[in-house]
Amino acid sequence: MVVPITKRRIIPAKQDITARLITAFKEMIADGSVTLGQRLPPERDLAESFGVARSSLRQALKVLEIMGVISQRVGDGTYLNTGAAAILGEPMEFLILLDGITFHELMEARLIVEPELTARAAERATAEDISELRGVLTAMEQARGDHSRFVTVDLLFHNTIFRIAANRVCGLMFTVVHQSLAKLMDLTSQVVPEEHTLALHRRIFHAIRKRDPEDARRRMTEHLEDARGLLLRAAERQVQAGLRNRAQQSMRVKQVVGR
Amino acid sequence: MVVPITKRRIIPAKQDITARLITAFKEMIADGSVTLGQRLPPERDLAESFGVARSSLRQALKVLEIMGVISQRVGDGTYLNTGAAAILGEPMEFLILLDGITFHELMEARLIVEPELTARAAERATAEDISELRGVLTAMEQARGDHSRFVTVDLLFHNTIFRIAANRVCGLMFTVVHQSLAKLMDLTSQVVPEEHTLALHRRIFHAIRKRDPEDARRRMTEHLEDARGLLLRAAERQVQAGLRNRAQQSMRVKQVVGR
DNA sequence: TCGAGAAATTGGTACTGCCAATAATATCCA
DNA sequence: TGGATATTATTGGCAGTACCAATTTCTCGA
Repeated sequence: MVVPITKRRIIPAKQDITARLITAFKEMIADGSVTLGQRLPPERDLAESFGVARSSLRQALKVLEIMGVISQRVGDGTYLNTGAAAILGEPMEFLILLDGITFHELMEARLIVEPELTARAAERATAEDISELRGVLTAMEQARGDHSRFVTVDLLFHNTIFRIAANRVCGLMFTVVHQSLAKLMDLTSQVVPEEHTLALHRRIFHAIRKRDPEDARRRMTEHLEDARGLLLRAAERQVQAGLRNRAQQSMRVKQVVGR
Repeated sequence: MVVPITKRRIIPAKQDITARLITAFKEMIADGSVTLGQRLPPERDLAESFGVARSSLRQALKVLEIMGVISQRVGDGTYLNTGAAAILGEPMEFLILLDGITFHELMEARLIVEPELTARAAERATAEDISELRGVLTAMEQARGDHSRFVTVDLLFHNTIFRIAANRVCGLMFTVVHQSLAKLMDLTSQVVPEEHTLALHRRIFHAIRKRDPEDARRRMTEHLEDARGLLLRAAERQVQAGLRNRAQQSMRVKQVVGR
């Protein structure tokens, strides 16, 4: 289960060595030299096979690790990650910081995309999809009272719809948006009206079950606009209460409400 | 124009030093210690102020550079980038490679989001927006014959609509999708029916000018479905002709048509 | 056969030295 | 004096070494 150490030529270019190494890795992934979940050769061997110093190779590997492409564990080795969902997370955080993207814009992005995706889910849902979604809904009902779990299953509900909609690009992107929202404001600490949220989710589910795209779109819009209001009020409460918290926290909340 | 070198404490945590340094950078950006376009202190000074070795600091800086957050120039210094549009580019490439995302999915993502964004643009367009968009359309007319320029202005048209739609999250994401498509297949080498493309763009423009969201949505859908067909046929031709090219190229094309 | 300890493996960090590109400064010449 | 040129300082790029710590693998004894 080890990649054979073949002599590789790093792309001759006018970029710095890190960028060239990353390009080389992309080609290794592209041509199947490494497959998902596979363990890569140790750093020392890789460095030798690429003909660069270990310190240089480490820079490239570190970039890939922070981006979420690989995982490194001391004493064990380097692995090519399977679930690539987290890859956009770190860059997205910088985007939010640098461009000053606000809660409003993230939420509006959801309102633009998720209703359309929900409509497609209603068009494409198979019987298995429906029952899976029903299962998530049931799990959500059982999670009542367990706050953190309720929020988790809530997210799962949306992600399941994304999967049913069968467009991984949009699905991935809005997983990132959800993560960004979660980081912007600590959702798990919020009080959610569980019965109310459940009712809205049930309506979405029924629309998908009826294979009614237009109703599904409308119901998701309804749900998101409701959620936007809830979160906004929660954020304002957080500002009131959060003045005692550390600077970073209050900064974040200010950014949430700002604009 | 230099950041004062103040002693900074990197977050004490159980992460490796690179991740902690990156977190520290995020906080510097968040609290305004560094502003866009600003030059950071030299690596040697930064390393000292963070209390880490220069090699460790370099790893963190290199991550930020590859992600597009900063730019480094030998003999000059390190600068915090302004336009953050390129930040998602590199991670997206890995996502495409690792998840095996295809041309079809990218194009479908455009069909999901862009019509909705175009409708919003039609709702929100100011008089200045309209005249700007008219300018882009004129530029596209003048670019007839100049292939590479025509494609560039074409992209600008779509990006202008995104800007008018006033949702940077969606705008950024679909700039990334466009870039990914461009990387997946070399668009500039394709033959586009310029008059045909122009006609479709004019219809979109007129819908926006009339402030007619529904028509704008329909026209953009029409344009994208048309473009999908064109690109698909072009990709097939590329497969025919590209067998003589280098392995990577043909691999990419196979991936384009694959699925 | 199994468990404990030793050894090897592997990533994590620091430090040093030198190179090359660039910018800033000084110098020289017209 | 002014502009071109040479010099110097600054700064990032790369390599190499040494050592540490976590983990796995091997070995040997009960």
